[in-house]
Formats: sequence, structure tokens, C-alpha cells
Amino acid sequence: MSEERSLNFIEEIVEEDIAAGKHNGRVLTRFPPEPNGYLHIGHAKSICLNFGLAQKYNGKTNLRFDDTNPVKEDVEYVDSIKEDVKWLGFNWAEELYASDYFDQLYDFAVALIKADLAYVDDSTAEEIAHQKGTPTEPGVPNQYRSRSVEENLQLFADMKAGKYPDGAKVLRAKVDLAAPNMHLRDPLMYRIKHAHHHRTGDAWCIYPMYDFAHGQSDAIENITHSVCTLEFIPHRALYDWFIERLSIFPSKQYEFARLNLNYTVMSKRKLLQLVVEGHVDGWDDPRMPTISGLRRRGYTPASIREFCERIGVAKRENMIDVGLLEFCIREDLNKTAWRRMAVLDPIKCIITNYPEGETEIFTGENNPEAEDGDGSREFPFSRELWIEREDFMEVPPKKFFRLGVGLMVRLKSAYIIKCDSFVKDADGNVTEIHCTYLPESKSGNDTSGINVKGTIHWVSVPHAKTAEVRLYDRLFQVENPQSEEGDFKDYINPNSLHIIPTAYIEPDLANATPGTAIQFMRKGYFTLDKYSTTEKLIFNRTVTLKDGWVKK
RNA sequence: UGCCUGAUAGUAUAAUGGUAGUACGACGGUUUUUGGUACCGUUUGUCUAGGUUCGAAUCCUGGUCGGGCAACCA
Repeated sequence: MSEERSLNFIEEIVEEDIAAGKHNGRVLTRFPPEPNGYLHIGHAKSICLNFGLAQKYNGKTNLRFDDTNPVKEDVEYVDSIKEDVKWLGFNWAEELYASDYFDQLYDFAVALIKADLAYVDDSTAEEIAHQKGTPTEPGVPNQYRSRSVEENLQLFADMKAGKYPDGAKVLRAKVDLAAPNMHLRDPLMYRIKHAHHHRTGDAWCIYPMYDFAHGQSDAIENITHSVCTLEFIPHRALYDWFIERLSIFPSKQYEFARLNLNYTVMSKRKLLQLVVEGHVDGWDDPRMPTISGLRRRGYTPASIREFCERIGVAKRENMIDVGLLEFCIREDLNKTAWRRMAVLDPIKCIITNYPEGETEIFTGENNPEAEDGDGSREFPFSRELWIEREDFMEVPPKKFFRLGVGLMVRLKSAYIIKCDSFVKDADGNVTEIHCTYLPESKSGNDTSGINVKGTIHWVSVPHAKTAEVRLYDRLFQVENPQSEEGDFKDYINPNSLHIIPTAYIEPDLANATPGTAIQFMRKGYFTLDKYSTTEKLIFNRTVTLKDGWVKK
């Protein structure tokens, strides 16, 4: 293997650290989601990066829930996150929670108070915001900033003891109210929230802020490389400040650009809105960019990992074309998915010279990409067939390699047929196509000497089974919904879901199993939906096949 | 009018002072019982103005443009 993929900038940092003997070459990363929503493809990028780094450098990765804000978090989310990370194919070294460290974090805060580096502030949120100044004007200290250590110690203990209502007081770090970096203007460390926490219950009524929990959690776990997204760059100075003042393990933070995918939204807040307001079926709606949505849509873990590998890791803002994701799933499924025939928009095709009541059994390989075809299955042929409506044209254009009066095509794995005529109803819709078949053109021992350009799929009318088929399209009509005028929901694609109540499928498809990808020949890759039953089969279209045929 | 960031084909991503390359896309071709796949080919790029240097995408200076920062969110 001459795999000479160049390193991304974080891998370079890690290699430099290892070469320099930092942490004795030990690499420990972490994936730190807040359990306030479902994971999406953007998280997949972070997961692949963090776990990938550890795998590559013989390290480990912790799964740590950043659960410091009880009012937004829930075990439902914890469970889904664990499921999604596992499904993607990664194993964490330890399952940890920021809430595991509440006692220690409290002690850290007390230590800072004793060092006169933190104080209790009675101001309201508005007052504090005002006193922080603006990016161009420095902040100003208030009377609480000069409270004595003893008073702060007592007040903080009282906060913890529940003596004050929500919002009455906060604990702030005494950093620099004039710092150009707004995050250093005496940031909040603790706030009072008399709220039930999904893990610690009612043990606490004060909760640490992100800035006083994340870096400390990293340090407690001895994380060597704390990788996060660009918007945390301004927090890094604070991250280092706390670690230095506390003299704890010197974890280092590195930032990369988050993934942006076009024609969708990626913020948990917006995704939550889509779910709550019923624009989609739930977090796992196949149109959602969530891991669970992609899974239900038919995406494989390998395809998502490959996608994350291909998009790369850098610091510049990016907007990835969803076409790349589609390429990755097609590439994966092409090698593995079994081929079957299904007619989604049926029109009846009658083989007028084929005996009525007769049936022949034909065989088709499961996958032409596999050496031995990956085995085969049988399907019946008869006088009346369902074919795709779009495979016939009353007035075919020049290079239309399908049916039209006088044109010939091969029926996949069966005979060559020639179109002789068609029938229309009163409204002018074509209802039937009449063809004749060439008996000597039988698939496998064709002696007709005729070569046809087109091959179409078909299903025998009397033998066909039925299924509901759900065709999905992009959820939004514009590339970047959140950058458009007005509400992002104004740009939802009204045709993102097209349901075909009754599609005709070849008999073998009744044996399809959940979680298995199938290629409906010439139509795309499909998978059984989670609500599919043996009585009512439901197929989701994962992705179409690439279509090289453009009309005109 | 502050601070922090970033800028390479349409989209991403390499080149770490020495031939601007790769992938996806697009376009064209060969093969094909999927207008799929596979294979081959073509196309398009260093934000800008200076400077340093034998040599600059890379280093320096100024400008332009994008993103972030003033939540008791993470």
C-alpha cells in the first residue's frame, strides 16, 4: 500500500508532539457532546477526527457528555448519542460526564476564590452584560469585584446550599475587564439553577458554565489533544487561564472548521425546530442530516466515515456539496447491494405474441460487481408486464434507447421486444403498450444476432408483489437556508418526500430484510423503512443512481 | 471603529522557499443485457498591490473580502 495521504494540520501537531516526547507520546482525545439533541453529520466529522486520531496514534478516546445545563439535557439524547457513535463503528475508552466532576469543579472554584481569582457577583444578567463593555470599549468593575475572600467563600457556599433563587448571584473569574477578548472580561463560572439534572438529580442548584467545565474536565481526564470547532477559538485563552491558575494537567485545545453541507441545516436548534413543528417525521426522518436519519435513509457507517475522510480537516470555512455524500454511499452500495427489479411508475406492457397463461422463470445475478455475481435469484416472466412509464415515449427523440413504436429494447435477463402500438384512454393518457418478443433472443443464448442499445427492467403482472416506496429529495430548496432572508423554514422543499403508494416489485423482494441495501435496477438504492411490515412493505430511497442521460 | 481567524479550479483538500497535485463535479470517449459500474481523456485555480529572494501559494508590509467574539448556552 503506497498510501501517501498527507497529514491534516491536527495530525501534524500530534506527530510533532509525539516526536518531541510530549506526554511520553501518549494520545488521548475526547468526543464531548452536550446531550441536548441528536447527533448529525457534522458531529460525525468530529467523531471521525477524534477517534481517528487516537486509532492512528495508538491512543484512546473518551466519550464525555458535557452535561452542565440540566434544563436542556435529557437521557433520551444520551442514549441516542451512544447508539450513533457505536453505529458509526467507534469504541470509546471511557463513558464520562462533566457532571461526574461537579464536586471537583466546586473545589476548583473554591481554590480560585481563595486565590482571590473569583468573586460572587449579585448583579443581574443585564447589569453584567452592560458592565462588560463592548468590543471597542473596556468593561468596568462593580462593587462586588472587591469583596473579601472570606465573604466570597461564604456567599459561594450559600449559593451551593440553595439560599438564593435562580439568577440572584453568580460566581465570576477575576480576569481582566478591559481585555480585548470579551471572554476574558470576568467570565461567569457558576450560575444558580434550581433544576433537576438527569444524572445528579437535585443534588446541585449551582451549575458550572461551559468555560469552567470543559477545560477542567479535559485536564481531569488527562486529555492530550482537545479538538473542537472554530467558534471556540476565543475561549482558548480562558481555557488556558483556568488550567494555569489551577495548576492542573495542561490539556491543549485545537480548533478546526465545522462541516457545512448545502441544502440542509446543521444546528441542533434548527433541527429541533423541524422536529417539534412537525416539518419532518422526527429526529430520524430520512431527510434529516442526523446520524439516525441517515441510518434510516440507508446510509452505511462506512460511507459516512469515507465522506468524513474525503472532506478533510482544515481551518477555513467550508460548504460541502451534498453530492459528495451521495457519491460515497453509491460507491459503497455499488459493491455490496443486491440488484432487484421494481417498477415505480407502472404502465402495462403486453407481449402480444407470447402465449396467454404461460410462465417462464429467468435468473439474474445478485450483483454483477461481485466475482461470481454473489449468487442469483429467479423471477417469473409472462405475457403481461409492468414497465416504467418513462421507458416509453409516444414521440421518441433522437437518442432515446427505450420504447416507442418501432423501437426495440431488451427486457433485463429476458427477451428483446419490439414496440408495435399503444393504447390511450379518453384523456389521452397512454394505458397500454403492445409489443412482440423475439423468441430466439432469450437471455443467455441469444441467436437473434440483434443488438439493442437499451435494456429496461420489468415485473410480471400476475406475479408482482407491491410495496410503498418513499422517494426523498433535499430538505431545502436553497444551498444555505440560514443565510437567506427571513426564516430558514421558508425555504423547505415542499417536494422533499414523494410517496408512491403502490410500486410493483419482483417476488423475491418480499424477502428483503431490514438494514439491507438493495439496488432497484436503474432506479437507485433502497432500504426497508423501520415501519415496514410483511403485510405492508415500505422502501426508502437512499439515493438515486447517477444519471448520465440528459434529455435534449 | 476593537480583538481573534481565514483566503489555492465550481466544491473540498495538498504542495511546509524549488515542476501548483488529488478527489468530487462538469464535459468527451471506450466497455457494458443497469443511460449504472469500470477505464481513459479534457476542462477550470494560488484574493490584491508592493517587497525579500537566483527562485514565493509558501516569508514580510499594506489593502480587499469571508467567518467569529459583547448567552446566567455549549
